[in-house]
Amino acid sequence: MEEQLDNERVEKIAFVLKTVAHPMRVGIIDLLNRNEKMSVNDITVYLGLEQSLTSHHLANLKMKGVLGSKRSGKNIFYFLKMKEVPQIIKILEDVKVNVF
Amino acid sequence: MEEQLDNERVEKIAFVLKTVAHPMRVGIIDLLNRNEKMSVNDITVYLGLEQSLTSHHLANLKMKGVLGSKRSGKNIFYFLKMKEVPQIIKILEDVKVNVF
DNA sequence: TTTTTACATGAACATATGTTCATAACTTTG
DNA sequence: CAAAGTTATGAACATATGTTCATGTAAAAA
Repeated sequence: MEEQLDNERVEKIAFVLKTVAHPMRVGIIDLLNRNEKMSVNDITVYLGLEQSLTSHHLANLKMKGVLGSKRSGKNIFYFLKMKEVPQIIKILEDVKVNVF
Repeated sequence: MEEQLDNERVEKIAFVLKTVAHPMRVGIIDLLNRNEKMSVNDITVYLGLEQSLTSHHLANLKMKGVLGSKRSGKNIFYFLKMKEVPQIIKILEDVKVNVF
């Protein structure tokens, strides 16, 4: 039998889930899971969003440790850093729910 | 190579993540993952919470399809319904993050 | 060195979420 | 049937979150 999760672990788990729990951010992570790295503009265009909004979400994901970024000329490329996150998405790929 | 997630899937994935993404709810799910079923009071005491607050979170998790419930005498027992959810928690068990 | 391209940032706002408190509903027991 | 035990519910409130808009900053190109 495994041990019960202590408070700190529960907090950390909830923290990561909260960071990812948004359609745009799930979409971004899915993209970066198939592409190694992408520029802000690539992501923006690919998901059909607004530049500023994309930046906000990317900054969020980076700040919380899910993504990393690296400048290359005019572009800034984002990439996955927290390897657990795409695994989570994978598990939920075929989940059956009734969204309201 | 796997296919890109369509909008509907992304929405559903985010929906489930959002439902779980709270320390109390992660704690509840962890409890129900080791106990099959528990009464509201058991959960309340075990996690050291308030009755009303526990009820609200349980109702939330049930409404979204993560938990189920069944009355037995004075008690109402809750149990896990969405099997993917504990798997997600398992993946994040040892995740390393700096919560702010 | 001005212009253009690419991205970041902050304020303002609307909406969603979490918690508390008071009370209601249901079940068993006396 | 009244009382006690168990859970649900709704209003009110505080806080967090997501989005837009305007503007700032950095690199490359003209």
